[in-house]
Amino acid sequence: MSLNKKDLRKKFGKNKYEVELFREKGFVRLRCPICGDYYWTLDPDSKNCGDTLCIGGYKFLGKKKNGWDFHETIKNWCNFFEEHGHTRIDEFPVVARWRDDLYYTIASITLFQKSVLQGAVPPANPLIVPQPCIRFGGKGFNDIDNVGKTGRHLSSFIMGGQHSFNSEKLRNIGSNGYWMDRCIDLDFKFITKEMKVPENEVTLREDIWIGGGNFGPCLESFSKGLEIVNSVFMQYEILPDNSFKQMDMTVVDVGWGIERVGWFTLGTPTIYEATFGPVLEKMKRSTGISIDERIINKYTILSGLLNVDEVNDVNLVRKKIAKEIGIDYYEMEKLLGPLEAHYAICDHLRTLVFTIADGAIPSNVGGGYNLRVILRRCFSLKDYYSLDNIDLLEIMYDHLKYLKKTYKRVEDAEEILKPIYEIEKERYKNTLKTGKKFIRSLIRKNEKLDVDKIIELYQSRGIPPELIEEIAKDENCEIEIPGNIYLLIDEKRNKQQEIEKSMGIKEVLKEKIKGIPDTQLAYYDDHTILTFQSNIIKNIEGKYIILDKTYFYPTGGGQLNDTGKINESKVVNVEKIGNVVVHILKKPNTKLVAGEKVECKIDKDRRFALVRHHTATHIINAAARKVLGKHVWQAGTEKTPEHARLDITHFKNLTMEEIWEIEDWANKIVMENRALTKKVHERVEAEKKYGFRLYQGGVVPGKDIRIVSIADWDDEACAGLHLNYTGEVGLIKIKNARRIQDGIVRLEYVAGIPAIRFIHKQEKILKDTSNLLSVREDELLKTTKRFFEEWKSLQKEKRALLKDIALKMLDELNQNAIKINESKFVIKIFDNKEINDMIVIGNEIINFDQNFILEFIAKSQKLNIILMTSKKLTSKGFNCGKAIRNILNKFGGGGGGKDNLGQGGGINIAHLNEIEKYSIDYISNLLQKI
RNA sequence: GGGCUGGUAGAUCAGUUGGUAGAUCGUCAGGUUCGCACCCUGAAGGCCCCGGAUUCGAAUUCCGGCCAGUCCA
Repeated sequence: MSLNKKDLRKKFGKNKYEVELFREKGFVRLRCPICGDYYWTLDPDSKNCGDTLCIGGYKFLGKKKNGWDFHETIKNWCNFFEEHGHTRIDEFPVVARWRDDLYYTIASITLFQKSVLQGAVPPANPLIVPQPCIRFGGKGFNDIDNVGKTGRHLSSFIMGGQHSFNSEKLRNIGSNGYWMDRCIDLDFKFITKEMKVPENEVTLREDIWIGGGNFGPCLESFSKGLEIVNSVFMQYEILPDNSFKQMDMTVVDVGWGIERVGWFTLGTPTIYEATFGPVLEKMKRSTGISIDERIINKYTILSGLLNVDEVNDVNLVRKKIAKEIGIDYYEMEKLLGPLEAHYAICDHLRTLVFTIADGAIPSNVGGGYNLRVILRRCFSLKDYYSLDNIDLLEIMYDHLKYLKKTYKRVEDAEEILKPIYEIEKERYKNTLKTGKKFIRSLIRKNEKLDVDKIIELYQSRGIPPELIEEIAKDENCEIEIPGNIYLLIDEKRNKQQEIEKSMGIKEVLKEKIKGIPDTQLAYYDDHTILTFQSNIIKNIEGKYIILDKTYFYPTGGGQLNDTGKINESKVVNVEKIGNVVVHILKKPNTKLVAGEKVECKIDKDRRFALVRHHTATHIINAAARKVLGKHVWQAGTEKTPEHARLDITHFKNLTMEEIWEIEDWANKIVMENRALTKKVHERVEAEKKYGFRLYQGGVVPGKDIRIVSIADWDDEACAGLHLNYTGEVGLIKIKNARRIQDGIVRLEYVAGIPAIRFIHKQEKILKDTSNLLSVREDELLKTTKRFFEEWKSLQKEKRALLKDIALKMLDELNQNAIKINESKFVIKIFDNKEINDMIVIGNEIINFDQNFILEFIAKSQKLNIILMTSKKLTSKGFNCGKAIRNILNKFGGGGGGKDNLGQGGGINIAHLNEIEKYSIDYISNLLQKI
């Protein structure tokens, strides 16, 4: 993109930033001699912009005031803005289910990008939200490895979102926001009046914020080397040709780093003490860690210089810091390492509490993988620094207890933390154990452990290069691991594949229906009406029919469309574009013309099968949550007339008992014939009443949402059609539950008639099987078991018998043998014998008399032949495998084997006599040569 | 969502170019011992995950599925 900050900065002059407050108070605009940016200050003697790098570290540390802890900070911040005309809204979950491009909520604006910024009415205006956010890295974000090291980076944090939306449309409905003047005035007031920072110690630096195709000016407020807040004013939209235009809606997007605010008021060595409060304190007490105060104080002041955007240089900067403090770098690392481990572990575990509470689960795919990585990092840090006196699980519960004062939602993690923790710990231990063993065996086998192999081991088994090095040392084996091994691994990564989105039918239709008035969506009024009259508004190309009013349900809301007829024309698909419903005909029919009154008929069986499965899905979802726990969220669904499936978040495969329990609950709800209500609620009010559980299928846009409730059981935002009473669902039968990926279990089930059909099918299998075995069904298992056992013991008996047969055969073989030197060659023909059986017989005979060379021929549709002899002959160079190959090749067959046993076949039965003759010639010839 | 690795005796794993399924530990029996441990001898214990294809012949090759592990977006 050619639009960059540098160019834009030239366009954005002083007047773009000069707000009322600056004029009023007499701010001066200076240029920072270090970074070169312009900034505003009340102190004309100011030396620089106040950025950490420019000022040379954190200057607020150690000056402990009567500061605010985590909760007080949120409270004070919220109170201030509420007193100044903002409405506080409920936080969203940290798992961004309403976004397909994000796993986690990464900023407060994430809540509004897909709705308000696209034109939906905001829940309030202006508003604030103390939104927990999760960041695991990625472009421009902090790398997980730096958490704990920099003193200020967190994998989860509270972004105090202060938002105000301005547009013509909003003003027309009386929703009025504010812009730069008021915003900076408020933000400055909060810093100076609430945080009590002297006015001349605040600097506001000019910058430009670009992201998501938009940009605008922003002012960053600094004090004593800490950026307290970035006030962003989204104003322009970037056009495809890199020019830009004013947005229809401008947005005040201020993200307060709540933890930073608290940290600033407390002046603790790092943000972690201020944020984790008692949890971190307890950790430190448990381990009894003690750090040289003078070193830590000097270090933390300078730690602000660690610029995480240049990850590779972190160690370099730390070397510089060590020099400045005046201690040896390695000494410093040794001192700081354990402390940083405390910080990182504390941070990571808090993030796990936040995310797990909102239904995320550590796994090997998606956002769950980030969780596994940080949890494993905790395990390994604990091991590495021998922090034996801390209990990770306990720390998570400590976090939970601490957090719930403000974030009640984390209580949802209560029951599930322990099982998840234990399962993950077990997996981690196992991976390490098997990994170690695997490397050991490789080393002992003298396998080459080159770079490629090391990369392969990491990518396929998760064995870190450090572990390989460690074990190699243990085994006294020199292995060279390049210092840039992780870079090499990066390079090997698969290039992401571009997914080409084909233009869907919706895009095609979008163009065609321009200017057509909204259809009356009658299906919501009464879903039982299946025949109706309506008027044609338009017929496009004979194929796409638009009615003034329709009961046909279009694809959407997680439900497939209806099919049916308009007059005599078959309707095969129904789509809703905007508020226009388009009925798509199987064959074009130009006789259906605009203005005509038509008879419509919806396919009843399909409609009701779909609706049944849809209602069943809501019932099952709640049942799964009841049986398995609050961590269960819907992760995807599919409903067809024939069957339905529901993917839920859960950390292990279900047992049969769990499946049955879910099934029991579901059918109980059906039998109780509970009423379903479908009502449109105002969003804000609905969220207050039901919470975010509403959005099982993702957050729905709009000011109003339709809620489908099953009395005392389930409430979901849903646009689909549902029955009036649960009893209409009929039987619900879960067919199967399997883990489709780590952390996600797929339930497959059927409701109504398909459920009966499924049971019939199962019944048939049982009946057929019991008929076959002539036993009662309830004895099938016992009998099958017996059969299997008997089969096994008969196999063994057969083997023993074959050996007996072999000995009984000796006389006959001796008589028929052709004697050459000491050896005895004999051919014996069996009817319908298996090769393996002939081998058993042959083995027995050879063991008895080492002079034999046996050629056994099994005669069935084809000929199968083995040739065996003893070591006595093979040691002289006789090779059965080669011999049999040569013989059989002559007759168009194939064969081979080892020196003492050859086998082959593929010969037409007609060649039997020739084979015998040729074998005798061939083997005699061979034997004479020995 | 994509890639990679693995599935063989109760456990941990070998298994060569396709050609008679093995080791170690554990179990059981016998020997040794006053007895136990150790040791010695022997035995039991396998739908080689499932299905299909190739082949005279597949634990082994190929395809599909199931289960597990792991790395990345």
